[in-house]
Amino acid sequence: MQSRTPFSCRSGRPGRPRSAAADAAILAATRAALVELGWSKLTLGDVATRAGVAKTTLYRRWAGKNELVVDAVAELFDELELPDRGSLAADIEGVVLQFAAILARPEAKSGLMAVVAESTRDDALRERIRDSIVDRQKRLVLEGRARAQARGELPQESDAAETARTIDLIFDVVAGAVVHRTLVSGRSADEDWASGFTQVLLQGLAGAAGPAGG
Amino acid sequence: MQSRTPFSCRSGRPGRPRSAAADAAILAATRAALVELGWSKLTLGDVATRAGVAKTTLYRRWAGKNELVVDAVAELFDELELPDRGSLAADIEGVVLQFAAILARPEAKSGLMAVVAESTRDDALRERIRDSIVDRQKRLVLEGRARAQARGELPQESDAAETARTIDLIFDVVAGAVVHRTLVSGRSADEDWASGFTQVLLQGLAGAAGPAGG
DNA sequence: CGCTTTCGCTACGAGTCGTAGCGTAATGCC
DNA sequence: GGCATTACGCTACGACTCGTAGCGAAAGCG
Repeated sequence: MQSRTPFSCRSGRPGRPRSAAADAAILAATRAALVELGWSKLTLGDVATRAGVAKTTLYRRWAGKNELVVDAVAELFDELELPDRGSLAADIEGVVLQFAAILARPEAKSGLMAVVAESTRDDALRERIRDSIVDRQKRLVLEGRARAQARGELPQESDAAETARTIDLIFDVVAGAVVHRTLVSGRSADEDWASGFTQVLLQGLAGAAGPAGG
Repeated sequence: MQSRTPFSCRSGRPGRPRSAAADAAILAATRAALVELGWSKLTLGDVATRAGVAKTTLYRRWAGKNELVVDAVAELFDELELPDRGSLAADIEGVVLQFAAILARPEAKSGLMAVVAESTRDDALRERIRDSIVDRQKRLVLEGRARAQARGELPQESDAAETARTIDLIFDVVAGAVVHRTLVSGRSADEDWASGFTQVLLQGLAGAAGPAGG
């Protein structure tokens, strides 16, 4: 896990150090501005005012709006944890509900999709999103899978490449379905929905473990 | 199916009619600008110049950037068709590949997610997206389902509410997975991926048709 | 104490926004 | 054909945001 400070900031450097409090205030102000204004009407000048710092300070730490919002939204995913619920089905539901809880927040809704849209034209931004958000989600899927294998609910696979492909598929299905349900269909991914989804996914995984060639 | 002209435009109205050619030129210019500049750097002035119309003309027809891009992207989905491939599995793969083909275009990538992000704070915009894009995708899912029932691959369900829930779930899973694969994971949803996904989904549907209470 | 870096502040040119005003072009109705 | 009505191209405008530069002061470290 890497520290998410904007630019690398070695401790042994001379001079006045950057204020960590300013970092926190700026990111909190960014989230507040996302809630009130949304992505398109969010301006860096406004964020600076809310955070009580000068606009120039903001530009010294972040390259632009995209990077700032990625970091601000990424902090929401720090709370992602996967309690062991005892069975694969319960763990999948847990992952889905965790995703849904974060995506229910307005600052996540408007911020996350906007930076993803921007990342289609900016490889560095996509990598930043992957490191600070996507991989953190994916970790839950990997953890749930490891537990299920330990319980004997899933077979220990030997083919590493095939395993990676399956993990990627599952992750895209889980995260994609929750995002689509929440943002596009505009309905909450509540417990009922998570239950139905888990049923389908679990049944799907049970059969598709072995042969893959068409 | 509704006509997608910006504002309602009755034929029996006096005065000079709006140029349909201008509409087409503006939407094409919008897509071209999306490809070259992306969402955030796209300006209405630039679009007007590309289309060969005055900026004021553009503002007379669309309320803003959001609405314009929705219409421009929606035209990409006009080509959505679902050829009967003879089996449910093949039809699902067909839907997935159709979605993937459209999302592979840069104008769809950057434009679609951006307006979805904006729609989280604008109910009218969400409705516009639903009418001109989402429902058009959903139609394919409904069509595939109807065919499968005609073939006897899926049971004829009687509970309308339960059926609607299932349809919604399937749609969120299919569309969400393709979108997430393409935009977030950043990999193409090619035939191999579609094959694996179809296998999982089909297996999942086979079991989850009956009981849903948990 | 000196060196270094950050910080707050002000100011700036450049660019975009969305609108208003005007004269002209294109249609329907009489 | 003449008239009313609407769309169009063009120009100009104030307001706003952008990202940067320059300055003096503050806060660390040796």
